[in-house]
Amino acid sequence: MVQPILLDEQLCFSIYKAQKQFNHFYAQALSKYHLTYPQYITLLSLWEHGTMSVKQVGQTLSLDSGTLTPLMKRLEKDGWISRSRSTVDERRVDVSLTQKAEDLRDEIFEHVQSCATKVGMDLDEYRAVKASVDKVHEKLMAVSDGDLRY
Amino acid sequence: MVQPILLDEQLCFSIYKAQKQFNHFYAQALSKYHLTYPQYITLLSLWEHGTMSVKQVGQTLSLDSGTLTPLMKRLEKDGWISRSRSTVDERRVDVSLTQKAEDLRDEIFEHVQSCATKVGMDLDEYRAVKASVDKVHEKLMAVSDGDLRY
DNA sequence: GACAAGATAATCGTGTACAATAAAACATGA
DNA sequence: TCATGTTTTATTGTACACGATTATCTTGTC
Repeated sequence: MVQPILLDEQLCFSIYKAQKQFNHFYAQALSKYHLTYPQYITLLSLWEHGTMSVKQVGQTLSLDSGTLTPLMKRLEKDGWISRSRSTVDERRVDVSLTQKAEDLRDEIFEHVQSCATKVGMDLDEYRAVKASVDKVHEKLMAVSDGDLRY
Repeated sequence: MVQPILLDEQLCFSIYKAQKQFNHFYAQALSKYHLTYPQYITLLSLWEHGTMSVKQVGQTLSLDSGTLTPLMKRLEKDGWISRSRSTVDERRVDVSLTQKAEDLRDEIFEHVQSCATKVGMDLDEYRAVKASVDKVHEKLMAVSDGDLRY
């Protein structure tokens, strides 16, 4: 006899819902800049590392070009980034921040921080949760390299 | 001076990546049944509660009809569920499981469980992570009811 | 220098996700 | 009755997310 698997007792479902709620949180926090969460973390990566190829951005975000290309085009249309073929290696498309993105960096940081403060999480608790989620992520990565399909 | 916000130190990003990895895990685990993770949790909800309206399923999964209607149509096409207008209240569409879905329930449960075992998480640890993620979710819900947009 | 092998981005197809709107059906009070 | 407001589902439009394929470019290797 197999026990029923209750949705509300599953970690995957908790993370699924938390991720959606984070999306909603950032949708509100970033609405004045007309940025989505994936667009925001793309900018975060560029603010952190400077000009990079699409491939490199993808590695920092665990996203492939099928996701990034249209997302980048929207960011370019809205004046956050510029894209250009590398002259060194013409397979590469280098992505760099515009002056607008540089100028708004600190303002956006501060605004997001002020919104995050309202969530009211203790810093030690924050780090503890993050560490345990990271551990789950690592275990999932390890097992997904194998074959679960029979 | 504003400190740079490092992506790898952010809980939202950890949860974002963990959610994607869970998706990948279930994509492999469920590939022999041609089910995606959202389709699977839809079936889980129906296995748990029995026939429900689209609205009710949405409440158990935190999804709206814009997501569920096309998803349900695919589940119906693949023979997992049947959809029919309620005779009591003709605004409602009741969703019920087919014989195939009932028959495969225990087999799918067992198969998913066997895959989950390979992740190798301690039960106490599993519950601890889940509890802390749930707490984050609750805090995000609370703050998102307010207004973060100024 | 030609050619095979590998790298890189773009494109396409499928499947979520959600906001906004529309449409239909029910409930209620005047 | 019937007008009004509410509930419920469907539809539309925008934006990810990823697998598979394609096109182009670079780098050996001979």
